[in-house]
Amino acid sequence: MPRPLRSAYPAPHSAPLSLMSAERKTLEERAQMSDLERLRHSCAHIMATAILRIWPDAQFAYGPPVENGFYYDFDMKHRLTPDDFEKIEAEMKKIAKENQRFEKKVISREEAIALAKSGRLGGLSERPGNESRFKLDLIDKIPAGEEISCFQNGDFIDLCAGPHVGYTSKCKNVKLTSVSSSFYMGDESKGQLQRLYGTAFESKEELEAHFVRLEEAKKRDHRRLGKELKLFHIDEDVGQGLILWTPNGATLRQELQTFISEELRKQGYSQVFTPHIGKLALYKTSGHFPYYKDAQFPAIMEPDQLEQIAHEGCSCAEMTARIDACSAQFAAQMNERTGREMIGKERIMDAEKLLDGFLLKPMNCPHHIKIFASQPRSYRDLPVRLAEFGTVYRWEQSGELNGMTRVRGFTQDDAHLFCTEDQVAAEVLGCLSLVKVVLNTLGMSDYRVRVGLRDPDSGKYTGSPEQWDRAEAACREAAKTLGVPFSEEPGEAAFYGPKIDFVIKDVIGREWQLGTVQVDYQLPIRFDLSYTGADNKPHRPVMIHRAPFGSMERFTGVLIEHFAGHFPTWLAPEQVRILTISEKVDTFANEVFEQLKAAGLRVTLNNEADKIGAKIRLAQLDKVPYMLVLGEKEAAAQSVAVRHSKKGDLGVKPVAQFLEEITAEVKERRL
RNA sequence: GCCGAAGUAGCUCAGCGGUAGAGCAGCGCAUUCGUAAUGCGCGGGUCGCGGGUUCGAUUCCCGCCUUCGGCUCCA
Repeated sequence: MPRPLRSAYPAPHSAPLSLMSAERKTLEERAQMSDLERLRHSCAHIMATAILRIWPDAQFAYGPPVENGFYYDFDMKHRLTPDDFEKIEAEMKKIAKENQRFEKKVISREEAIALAKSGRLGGLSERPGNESRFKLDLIDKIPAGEEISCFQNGDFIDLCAGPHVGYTSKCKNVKLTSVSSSFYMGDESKGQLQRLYGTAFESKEELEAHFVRLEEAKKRDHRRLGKELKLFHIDEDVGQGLILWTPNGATLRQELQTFISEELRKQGYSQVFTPHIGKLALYKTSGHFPYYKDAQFPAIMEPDQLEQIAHEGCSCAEMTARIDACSAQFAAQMNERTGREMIGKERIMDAEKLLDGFLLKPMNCPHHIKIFASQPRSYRDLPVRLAEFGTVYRWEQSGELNGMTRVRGFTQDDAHLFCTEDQVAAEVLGCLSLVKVVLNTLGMSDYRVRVGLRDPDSGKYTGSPEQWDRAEAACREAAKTLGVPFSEEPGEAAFYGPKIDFVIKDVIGREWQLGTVQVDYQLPIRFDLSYTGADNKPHRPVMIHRAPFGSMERFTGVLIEHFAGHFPTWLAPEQVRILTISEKVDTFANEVFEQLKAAGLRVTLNNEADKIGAKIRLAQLDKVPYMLVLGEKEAAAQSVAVRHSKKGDLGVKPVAQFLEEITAEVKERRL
């Protein structure tokens, strides 16, 4: 059960540098704040000061610096809207002008609690009846023996470990960016706070440059380019998070799939096809149902059964229970195989009461496992490498959906490798080299590798420690051969085995988790897989899940932004556009058009009555890599004037020469 | 799912109690032109959906849907 393909990528306001994670930052870690972070953190205090001057009842929680600025979480009666920004910013500028000093004071726990009780912490003055409730909680979380300090600027005193800039005058170049809601401690049950985001820089120029960068990022947003270049469409009537690949996008995807398929063939994979649905029992065996039920489309019931339960007047809750349940025999089998209570007594039900149905497949592994199990396997057959562009469906929360990068139906460039324990290391290596080929071909050289290991203190992992040691060593060794930086992260393994994730950085510095390779000891047990060894005895194979792209949807989304829509010729939906200067060259233009088409190029002809400047402009906007300008001069010389969308005018060449050059460029998948 | 914002022509957006407007795109005609916009003309909208208030609603109110920014989640 891979946990592939979709882990979060940082949004524009990415995770705060502290406090969101379960572990608190140590004082030493805090002291390492960069100058810019320090500045931004001070801005958060100034923002709080400004808010309090306008709304004195506000109660503050956290105000950390984040990747692109800072925020402060707080609760107050007034609901902020962007209309309030101007007022708050004006007050912040005033505070900067007042040039207040940031003063640190170390206080005792008792003093801290007393200040918080009086409403003084995170306030401009004592506020009877309005105690600093979040600060009280924060004080409570500070480990005994750790220094407790507060920072004061002007009248504002806040519980804070610092560090800060010296004076508020440093914080002039600041801008509020957005307001949203958040949960206290990221915990839904702890109530909702307002979160106000801002950004700040040392100089005015840097601040302005930041907003220019944001504009640039907007221009390469895959949702915008997807529309402009007609790559994909999402239609309300089809459903949220369901991608319709329009012809241009489909061409792009097809090229990517062809590319991957070629590499798979080289590496000894077999491609398979499997259906989009599978019986519930399959997912009970794999363990994904009902464990991940909330993230799946509901089961599809068989018509006869549906009619019967309707006839019986079965309640919804009852029906759900009957769908979720397993027979005693099934439970006993599974619990024995896995050596633990995988299926508890509460899920066991009489066989005749059980309801079966189908599930839109949330992952491809069970189907591939069944292909592996469909015939007896010998150690001589291993490794068996089954690959499929398999479409899966997951019920993502509506608020999570985002263009192509977070969707409800997506196609994984999935594969499952079944091998012997001894082969794991070599197979992991093979998977990594495939990912590397893919990323290199696409010019994504800026990536890091994350090796997820088990947390030795946690009991959630299955399998023997010896197995884990071997698998982790294999992953570590494999990662070393990549020649790129990698980090080992204990506790980041899936419960069934260690994994290696590729986190790529796009041109504007955002990180995306795409490809993944995961070693799995668990599913072979659950499905009771075996092969015959050289000793003529049954052995348990090891499974490797891997997906170099992650999903076609997400990868394409990232690729659109990576190239800002300017795809390399081999990927470009339209590779060449012929532009005629006048009707007089129509015949020649048609000849060239037919010639390029016959060579397998994706070429179009614009022989409308427009001026050449207008035709070039349109082709540029459509980001067509090659424009061939044809006039009477070219027709006479059987040549083409080549213009490249990024490199500009490349001069006049004989048709045959252009054809040869572009064919080679496409064949070699040049960037 | 939660908080907030937004949905007007294919796209980008204006209008905001008296049943709609621009630019681009599209279509037609003229122009035959040398590296990012030739001119003129025409068509196109149950103003996201459903209710309510009103003599009258795109405009005000309520509900829903979708999108966006966050939160939470991601086998």
